[in-house]
Amino acid sequence: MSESGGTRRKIMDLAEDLLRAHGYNGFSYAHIAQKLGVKNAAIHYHFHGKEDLGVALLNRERRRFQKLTASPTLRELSSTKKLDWFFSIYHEYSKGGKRVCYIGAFEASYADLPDAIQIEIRALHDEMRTWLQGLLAEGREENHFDFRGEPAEKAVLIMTAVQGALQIARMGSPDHLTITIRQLKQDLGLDT
Amino acid sequence: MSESGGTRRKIMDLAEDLLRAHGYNGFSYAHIAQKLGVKNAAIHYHFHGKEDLGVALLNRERRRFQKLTASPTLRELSSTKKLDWFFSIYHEYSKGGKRVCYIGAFEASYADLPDAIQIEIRALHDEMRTWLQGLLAEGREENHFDFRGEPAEKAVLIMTAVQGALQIARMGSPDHLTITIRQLKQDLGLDT
DNA sequence: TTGCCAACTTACTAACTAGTAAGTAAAATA
DNA sequence: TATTTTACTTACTAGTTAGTAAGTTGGCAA
Repeated sequence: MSESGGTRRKIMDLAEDLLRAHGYNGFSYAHIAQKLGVKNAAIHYHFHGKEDLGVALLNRERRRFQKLTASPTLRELSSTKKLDWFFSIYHEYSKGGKRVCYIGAFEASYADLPDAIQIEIRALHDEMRTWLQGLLAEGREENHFDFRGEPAEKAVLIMTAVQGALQIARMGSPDHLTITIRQLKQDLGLDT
Repeated sequence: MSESGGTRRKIMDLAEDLLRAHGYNGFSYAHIAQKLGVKNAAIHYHFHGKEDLGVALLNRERRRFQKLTASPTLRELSSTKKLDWFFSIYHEYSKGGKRVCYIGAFEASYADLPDAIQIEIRALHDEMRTWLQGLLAEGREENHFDFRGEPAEKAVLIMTAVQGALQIARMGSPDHLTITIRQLKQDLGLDT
């Protein structure tokens, strides 16, 4: 098979889409297999169990975020532009069909998830929040942002708000994400 | 059976707890039946299908909120106290074990839910957001709140933030809810 | 050319899902 | 007292879940 590495990636891409659309409890190996045109057991060949697939997905997302935030292109941007980039991640999730972020997709049944998955989710969230906190501190230092409270606490609020907004945006009011982001920017002293 | 009306309520109470702990896809009639000490089919006697149970739960929650916000006790409170009451709802959800709000419990698989449930969720969310918007307008009018932007947009942000915070609080950092609420209050010009 | 190996398929299992149909015992009603 | 209704239980179905074991195929290396 010349598509040796290809199938694994295709499984992950399909699983990511299903996961964000239906939640971790809302999709099965059968769904992936059917869409991919292979049999159920083929998925098990590449990912022993659903847990392994979940960990692989979260790990890939984490590496994506690390790579992007480390890239010179992004690092050279102003605080304001960096923030816009951060929010654009969530706009991407939302548009083109009612998807939520990884954290939201897993959260409905968090306590029921295997330890390995819980650890990955926490890691992804911590890394994003920490990066955001750094950005807020930097932006205030440079007088680009004007906000009340500490960067650490403001970062928590922004993380919770965008996650909640993605979910609420699925209820047929997609502008709830836009409004949330607009209000968040206003509370950072940015005119929109 | 002298417990005629009692069983129905017990089913709803148990289902509410399971729903908020595991999500709509994460609990079954079998779980309720086992905890209640009855058979599977007994639940079907009281609620024909899972959809009916879901609608009944959401409807009860909606009536609870309507009743509380209409009560003279609450209406007489200051804007600041009313806001504290609103936030206390989420503190209640969170404490005593990792529960989320109704909206968050259903959101993971929103698109897969029956229409009747989607409609109830939207109604609950709209009613809460509208009440909150009124409170923000009233509080600003009376100079209790000092915030940037419009009450309608601020209400959206607060709704998305507390919902997201409940979910993130389950990842082992319960103070994320406390921090979110503290920052929200700070952004309303309230010292905490 | 032989044998190995990656990438599958076929065929299965045990557990769980929502849901149904028929029967039963006790209480309310006529 | 007879009958109906309420609140169930027993026993079942058809579908889905994650997962496994054994067999198949086509390409590559020795």
